[in-house]
Amino acid sequence: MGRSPSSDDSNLKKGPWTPEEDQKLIDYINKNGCGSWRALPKLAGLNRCGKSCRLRWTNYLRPDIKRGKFSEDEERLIINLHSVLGNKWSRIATHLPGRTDNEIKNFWNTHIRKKLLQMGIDPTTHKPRTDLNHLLSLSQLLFAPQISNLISLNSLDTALKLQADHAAQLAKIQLLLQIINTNTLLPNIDSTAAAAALLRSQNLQPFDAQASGISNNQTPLPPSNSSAINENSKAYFDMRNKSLSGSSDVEAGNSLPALVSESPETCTNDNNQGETQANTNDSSIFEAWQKFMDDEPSGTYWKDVLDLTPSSPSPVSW
DNA sequence: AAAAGGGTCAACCGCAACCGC
DNA sequence: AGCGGTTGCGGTTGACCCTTT
Repeated sequence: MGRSPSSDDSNLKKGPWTPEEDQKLIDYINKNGCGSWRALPKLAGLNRCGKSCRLRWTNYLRPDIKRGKFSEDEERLIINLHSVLGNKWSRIATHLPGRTDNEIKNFWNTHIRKKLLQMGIDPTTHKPRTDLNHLLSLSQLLFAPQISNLISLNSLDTALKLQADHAAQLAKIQLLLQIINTNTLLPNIDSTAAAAALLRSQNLQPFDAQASGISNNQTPLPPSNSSAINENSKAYFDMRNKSLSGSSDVEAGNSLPALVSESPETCTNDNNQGETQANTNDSSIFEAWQKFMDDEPSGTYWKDVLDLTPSSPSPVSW
């Protein structure tokens, strides 16, 4: 393995580049091209290692570099590409002319990552978060109606209360789905079918399901209404939707993964077979849930949900 | 006004892939 | 095939700047 060129010479300058150094590098490359980065510093009269020169040129001095804020389109594209490629910054950068891998990496770590976390989406997997902190924040939402009831005695705006109720409902569903998806408590449950049954029982709109992280469809649905979670998730799906329809330069075969992966039962090669299996699993799902709820001392909410018997399941599509 | 804390981003480091001998 | 040199990549660091207290 070749030794690092910068590690063997302590006399070489490190740290921020001065305008004079920049000018020397630009002048040299304009005259002679890049050539060998190892030889370049000496030839250009720079007391830097070749690696440092290459980095300075590719990330900062190159004439075709686009500087300034990332546009919304670029942001959408980065999120989409990241969901397909992961932390392959250089590969992502090839889809954004004028942007460097370093710039995209920084933008991801400082902006997008945080944004996704706030939306309740894991920036690594692009799926709803399952970490403890997030579940704790969901649990806070669960109590939103009770809190708003207390405040409503002091004339809380009705719209705010509705929003709190709605947020709590979404939190419940997301929590349920996360429990199912972690496959620790109920390993045999088909999450997609369970979600469908839950939707039926709650008379939820399709987007409400998506805001909660329920999806068995590659293409997100159009957004609908309000509440903090709803708006955030809506923005995320909207972003990915736009990018899906607008970006054709992602290599074939790299279709975007579903936010919540399909359960093994529904991921068969034969689509019909998968669908049938999901339907026939409906009753066993409810049996399992019923048992789960029976074990829960005060799970009245979940009981309410599940007591709506699945005797005549209507097809749910979203 | 000053200190503390947090955010941003250029630059560095170490590793791995690539290439030529 | 094996070795050494070079380049590219991704993670991390630290200086600088802005905001908050």
